[in-house]
Amino acid sequence: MNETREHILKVAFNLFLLKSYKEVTMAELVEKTGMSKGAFYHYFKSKEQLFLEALKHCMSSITPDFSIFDKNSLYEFYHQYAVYQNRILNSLQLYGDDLDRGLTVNYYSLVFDALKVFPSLREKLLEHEQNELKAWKGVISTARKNGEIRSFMNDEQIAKVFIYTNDGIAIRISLMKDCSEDASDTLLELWDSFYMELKG
Amino acid sequence: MNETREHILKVAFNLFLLKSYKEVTMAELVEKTGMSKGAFYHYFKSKEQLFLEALKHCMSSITPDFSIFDKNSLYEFYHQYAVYQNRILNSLQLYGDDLDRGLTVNYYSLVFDALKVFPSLREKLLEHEQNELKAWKGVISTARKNGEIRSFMNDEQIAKVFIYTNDGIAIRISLMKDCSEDASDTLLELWDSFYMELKG
DNA sequence: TCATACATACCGACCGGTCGGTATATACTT
DNA sequence: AAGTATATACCGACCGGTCGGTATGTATGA
Repeated sequence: MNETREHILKVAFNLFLLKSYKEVTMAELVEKTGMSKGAFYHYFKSKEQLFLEALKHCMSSITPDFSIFDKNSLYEFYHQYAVYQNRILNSLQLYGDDLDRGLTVNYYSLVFDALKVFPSLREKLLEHEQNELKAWKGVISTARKNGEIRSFMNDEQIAKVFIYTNDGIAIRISLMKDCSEDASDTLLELWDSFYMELKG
Repeated sequence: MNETREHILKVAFNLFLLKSYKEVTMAELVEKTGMSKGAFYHYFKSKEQLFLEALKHCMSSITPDFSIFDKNSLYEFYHQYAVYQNRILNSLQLYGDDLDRGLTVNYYSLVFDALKVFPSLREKLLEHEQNELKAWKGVISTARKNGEIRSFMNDEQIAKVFIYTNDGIAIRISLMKDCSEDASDTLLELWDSFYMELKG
């Protein structure tokens, strides 16, 4: 819609990925956008409203659309998933000098933070959580029927290994910022390895 | 050492587990401790110093001592690990009314937060990370030699599955606060299941 | 065509309140 | 008396947010 508004939102989105709600001050936001305080409050009711909008933007941009993945092959599914996720991560490119100061993009921090400001977010997260689990279970179930894999683990447990290891790696990227290229590499190596185990 | 000092530290520790550094205010701290501002600054140089001490307390109380676990059996190792971890989690009992307001103990938030205030913490975390990985790899290597497990996955990848799934579950506990008893149950179920897979 | 009227976009000084921190007074212990 | 422990009054910096004002259209009517 409005260009200036979009600009403010974009800058804010990036800031909130780097710092917490409290840490991002209006002064900083005004400085980084190059706009004035008056301009900001012309477009947004409050800092909190801005945070909410930035959050929605984040959630929608980061939530994978499982329907676009190949559901007939577990191998294809998790590879497409990894590629998709990596592409999203790279699209969160950051301009500004904040990167120098040791700050890292941290999706988890943002979510934790947002939960304090908007407790109702928890249900959304739970829902997304269950959708993801269901998608994985479906693919795994099919893969087992197809004979693609055979395993002692049940579908849900296999799904959880995929999902939880993904979190573990994502957290380490946020914590250690030795991200670079090996982000999705590490993930795929681990998943490939686990997949081979499932094939038996 | 000093009783009052210990008391302040304990209250602060619990607060920092629930809220971020910025969110915990001196006023709140003074109120929750039942002490006065003067008393506080008699024992601590600044809020930041308190945070640092609380953080050290947290790190040392939460870092597992791998040497006490049975290293001759992977099965024993991860079971002891889970029990140990569950015991630590339960020891972080929380007094106060903050629980009602939807706040959850969040170790990851604390660490992320601490990294901003004390960037040097990153090396400590990396070191701990490598220690943990080494401990797991050692046990897994032994288990493979003993014939306890046989798997296509290499030692490191197996270790990572254990470690990362643990993170995934821990994060979900923090996020969803449906913690209750199934905390370590979910973990052990998943690990047991994966272990069976490794046995083949 | 040009004066008027009104709306939108934007500015930055300023406000009340809260922050972490300090100065100082007081009570207790030895 | 002197040192320690605790309480209270207070400070300046900074916070999110407001407000009066300006610059720039843009539609209208004579």
